[in-house]
Parts: sequence; C-alpha cells; structure tokens
Amino acid sequence: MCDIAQQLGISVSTVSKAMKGSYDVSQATQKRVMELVRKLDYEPNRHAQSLYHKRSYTIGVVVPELDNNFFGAIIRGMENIAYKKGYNLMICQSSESTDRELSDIRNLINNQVDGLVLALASETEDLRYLEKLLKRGFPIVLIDRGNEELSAPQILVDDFGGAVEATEHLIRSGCQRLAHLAGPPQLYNAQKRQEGFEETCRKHSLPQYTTRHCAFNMEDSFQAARQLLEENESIDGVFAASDRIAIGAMTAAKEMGKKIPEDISIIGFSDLKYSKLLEPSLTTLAQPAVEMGKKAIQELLQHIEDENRPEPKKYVFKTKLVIRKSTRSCPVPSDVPELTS
Amino acid sequence: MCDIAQQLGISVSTVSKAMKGSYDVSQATQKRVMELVRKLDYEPNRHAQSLYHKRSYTIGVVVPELDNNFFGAIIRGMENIAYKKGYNLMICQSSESTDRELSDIRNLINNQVDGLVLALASETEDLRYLEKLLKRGFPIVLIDRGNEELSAPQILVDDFGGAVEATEHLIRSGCQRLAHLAGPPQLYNAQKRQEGFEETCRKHSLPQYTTRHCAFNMEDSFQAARQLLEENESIDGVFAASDRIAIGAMTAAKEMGKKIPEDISIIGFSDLKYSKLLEPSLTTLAQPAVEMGKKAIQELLQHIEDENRPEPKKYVFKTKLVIRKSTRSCPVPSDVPELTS
DNA sequence: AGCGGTTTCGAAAGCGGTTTCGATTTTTTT
DNA sequence: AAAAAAATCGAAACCGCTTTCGAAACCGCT
Repeated sequence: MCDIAQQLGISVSTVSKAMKGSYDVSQATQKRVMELVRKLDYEPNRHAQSLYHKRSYTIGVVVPELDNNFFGAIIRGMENIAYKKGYNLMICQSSESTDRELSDIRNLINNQVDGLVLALASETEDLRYLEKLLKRGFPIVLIDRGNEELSAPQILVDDFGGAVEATEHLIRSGCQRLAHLAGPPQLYNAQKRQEGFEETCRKHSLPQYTTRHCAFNMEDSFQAARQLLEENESIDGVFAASDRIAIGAMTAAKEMGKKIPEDISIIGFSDLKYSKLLEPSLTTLAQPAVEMGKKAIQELLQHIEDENRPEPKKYVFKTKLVIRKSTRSCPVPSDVPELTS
Repeated sequence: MCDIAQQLGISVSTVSKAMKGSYDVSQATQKRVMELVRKLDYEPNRHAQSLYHKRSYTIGVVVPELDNNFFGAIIRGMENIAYKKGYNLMICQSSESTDRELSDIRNLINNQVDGLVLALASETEDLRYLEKLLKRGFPIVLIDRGNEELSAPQILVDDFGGAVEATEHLIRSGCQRLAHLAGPPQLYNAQKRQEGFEETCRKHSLPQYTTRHCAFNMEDSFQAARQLLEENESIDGVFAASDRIAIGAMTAAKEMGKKIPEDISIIGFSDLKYSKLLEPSLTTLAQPAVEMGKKAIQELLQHIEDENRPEPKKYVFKTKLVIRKSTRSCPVPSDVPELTS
C-alpha cells in the first residue's frame, strides 16, 4: 500500500479510501489507484485489517473427521456461503477425541476466529469451556451433534423422525422381530434414534424388539451384531444407527449364513457414498448435509454481524428414506418426505 | 495484555517479555505475570503477532476433496506435524475445479499463509500463477499430484512402481490378457501408472494388453469398463488406476456375468476405506498417506524457516500391495516391500 | 564515595492497514 | 467578489504485540 501511495504521490490514507470506494476521494485518483492495484495484484494485509477491525473474517470449524461423506458435504455447504460473504474457514478434525477437540477450539479462538461451527466428538461431556465462551457472547453454532444443555443455535437432523421412518419401513416390509444397533448412548443423535425406534415398535405393538449399543465403527458393530443375532435367532429386521454400523451388521449376518433381505432386513442411517456399492446395496436415510452446512454458516453470520442476538434456535432437517436392496420391497410404497429446511 | 500490565502495575513490554521468557525480566515479575496469564486464560492476539513478525504461522492446504480417505489421511499427517510446530492449517477443497483451486490459492495468499501444500486438481494446466509465486520465493510443496514443470518440492507415491507391482501380481496369479483402466491422461499419476503397466506387460511379453482412459469416478469407469470388456471378451485381468475405477469395473464385470476373480481379476489403487468391504474385497495398493502428509509439512517448514533454500527435491513413497479377494491367489507369494520414505 | 558492571524495566517505534478530523482547495451561492 | 458549502486530501491515532535501546537501580569493588 505504501508502494502504491509513493508511486502515485499520494498518501496511504487516500489509497485505503480509494480501495474501499469511499465518497471522500475523487473519481480520478480512485481510478488511478485501482489501476495500479490491479497491475500490482495488490491485496491488503488481512492481519492488519483484522487487527484494526477486531474481526478476522474467519470462521473456525471442528468436525470429528474429514474423510467422511457427511461432514465433507457439510463443509462444502459451509464453504459455499462463507466464501460468498467474504469469510474464510479454518477447518480442524478432532478425530473424535475430546482432548483434541478442546485444543482445536482453543487454538481457533487464539487465532481470533469470529465464530465457531462445531460437531462435537461423541464422548465430549465437559462443556465448561464452551459455556464460558457462550456466556462471553462468542458466536457458536452446533451442527449434527446436538446438545440439550448448551444454549447455542443447533443445526440438526430429525433423528427421531428418521428412526421412525426407518422402523416403519422395516415393519411395512414385513419384519416383526426388530433390533436396533444404537450408537454411543451419550450421543444425542444416538439417543433420539433409539427413542424413535422404540416408540415406533411400541406404537405398532411389536411382539419383540431389542436395542444394543456399539461404537460408530465396523469392528465394534460387527461384534455387537453377531452377539445380538446369536442370542436372538428370530430377528428379521435391524435398524442400524449409522451406515457403518449397518455394514458391521451385514457382515455378521452374512457370516451366520443369513440372506439379506430374505432372512433379515437391514437399514442404515446417513447414506454414505459407498452404501450403494455394498452387496446388497444398503437402504438408508439420507441427510441434507450441504443444506445443513449452509444453514450453519448463515446462522452463525447472523450472530456475528447482528448486535442484538436472537434466541438460539434449533433447526431440524428432515431425512430422506433411500430404499435399496438390503430391505424387502414394501407392499405399500412409503411416502418419501421432501427435504425441507 | 494491557489488562495484565495494568493489574500488575508494569508495562506491556515487560509483560510481553515475561511471556516469552526473556532473559531480561526478573524471576519475580515473570512469575507474577505467568500466574495472572493463566488465571485470565490470556492468549496474545495472533494477528498482532503476525503483523509484527510478517509471518502468520498458518499453512494453506488445497486438496481436490476432503471426504476422501487418501486426502483425509494426508491431512491427519499434516496436522500432526504442523500443530506440534505451532503452525495452523487452513484447508480448502477445490472439488477438482481449476477455477476454485485458483481462487482458493489466491485467498490463502491473501490471508498471508506462510506456505502452501497443494494437491492440484486433475485438469489444472495453467500454472502461471504458481510459477509466479515460486519465482517470488514463496514456499510451495506439491503432494500426490506431481508436475514436471513446477520447480517445487513434490511428495509423490511411486505410481510407476505400484503399477508394476499390480501388473506383476496379476500376471503371477495367472492372468494373461490384461487391461488397464487408466485415469485422466493429463494427470501425472495416471501417466506413470499407465507406463508401469505397459512396461511390465512388454517385459513379460504378454500376448495382449490394452489401456483405456476414464475419469476417477464410478459412472465413467463403469461405462469404460463395459465397453472394454465387451470389445474384448478374453480379458482376464484388469488393473484399475484407482479403487473407484475398480469399483466401476467390478460392477461392469458382474453385470456381464463374469465371476471375480475366477473369470477376471481386478486390482485397484489407493486402498480406500470401503475397498475391503466390497464383494469380493478389492486387492489394491495402499499409499502411506499419513507419512506423506507429515513429510509435506516437514519439507514446507524447512523452506519457510531456512533462509538458504535447498533444491526442490522429489520424495517418492512406495506403495504396498494389499492382497484381498478380487484377484486369484498367487502360487508364489509376492514379496511385499516395506514402506519407506 | 566513586566506579564499572549487571539486572531489570519502560518508552517508543514499527508491523500494515483504517478512520477521524482538520486543512486545503474547489465549487456554488448571494 | 465575498461568503458559504462541498469536495478532496493527508496527518495522526489506533488496533495489539514485539523489540530495540536507553535509563534506572542495584551490585560488588577499590
């Protein structure tokens, strides 16, 4: 900027104002400045700007993992909005580790991010730091992994509704003895999915239904599924709390010589990129991840840019049933709800 | 920092020095400062620091996509080293779009990142901007997607060697009529894999071998594979340039009623997380992605922190053959090379 | 007491911008 | 032609931190 001022024989303040299109600089100098700016490919130093404005125009993002369809799509949605509004993203993956998550958040704060979008790790329980931030008025939006205690806006999927839909799909396709392979019990989403499952079973007065918890990975879910199916030979339908758990269940079922979906139907949750490649392809619930990412940033920016902060709302996105080959075909076609925001 | 100085009745300069453990502040005040710092959870403003040091302690990363095992693992490796050394990552996904890539890079530069780690989009050809940056002495490291023209350090996998290994594995397991489903021809990696394939076929004087190009996605590769297999009924072994292409090939082969691996062996490249879940599970070449990510940052930091920049070297990481069920079992066990850097 | 040497500290400049405010010039009005 | 108003510009302060450099205080020693 000094260069430009010198070359043009004007002051830095004028250059700065010219670049911002201030009213208080003549058309002529404005043009001269802009031309030189373009010629030199000049861009003002963001750190200096941040320092003055006390705003970094950067948003911190922490997700459990990056190489995951769901979070990948969420990030695409977030980038979409953020870049358009002149904000940058600083993305971290906690790898589902609470410690790493905390240090990521602290580091982002230390980097003066203007706000945070967080998908908390499954085991995160100590929310004191986040509460402190919120109390200070620091803008935070939670995404996917909700939390009842934190008074922050939350962008969630309708886990309960999705679970109901999944369970009803199983029942409609003729399954009578259902099992639910649930996620970690401390995880909000897992709880809601379990509730949806159990409530639907009760509603339909199913003679038998069971729930068993396992981690969101294949190894653990494989073990859990095997135990479950061994103890309970008659199970003919499994609602897995995630596609990865569903894969574990499929592997276990196949290993026990059960045919999918003839002997046992399996339904997942998430619609991972590879779920349609499985054998049989997995029936599952798709989540509008890109839309969720967009909404998260929109919500966050509102909190960042508005003085009078509104009440933290919850936005619940509907899931969409994707029927494939791992469940028996339904006599009555299920009505597929539209994606709404 | 002003707060601390005031509360302790000392000057900001002393506080600053105390926090850095400068020799020129007494033990007593140092202790008083540190205690208050801890109590207030104070962290100095990074932007102010960056402004002074003309260093942001942030590294820009651009990869084609985030929800991808390979790049996910690379990023984990990069985070590992970067955080340890006090650097942050600013991660962008170009979604394989050249335009987006360029705007991401410009934006990162504008954010004053100290260096860049890039995995170029497959179609990127206009390297003028990058060349300009390199000429200015700006530190850039290329990862995975190499480029002969750019004089930057490159962290690569031994595509040629991996292809040789894959091809020899097919030959060893009894395949005679091989085909290669290659990636986009302008992509450096794809070229090397193709060369490895063809050279090995020639070396073993195979009676027949063909190569066909397709994009790194399932739809395109499915079409390509089907055409290939229809035109050439006798093909009994396919080396796919990526796991995703392999999946397309598997789907095509199955659709044509061919049994894998009895009628046709298929081998991929990358070892995606879900490749072991396919039916049959996919034989493929694993890449030491985490190690590559680590190396990329180490190399970049050297360039950032050393005045006298060394010649840009190429680091070629060996792949590892992962034998699963999509290729026939070998009479002679292939010797698996170790991971080296 | 006077001297050099060591510690310990703070004032000030600077990093690269932005913005306020007063000065100067130009234009318009009377 | 003088006064008022508007347009245009630059000096300076500031954002929060680091570092240089000089001042002050303290030390032991002759």
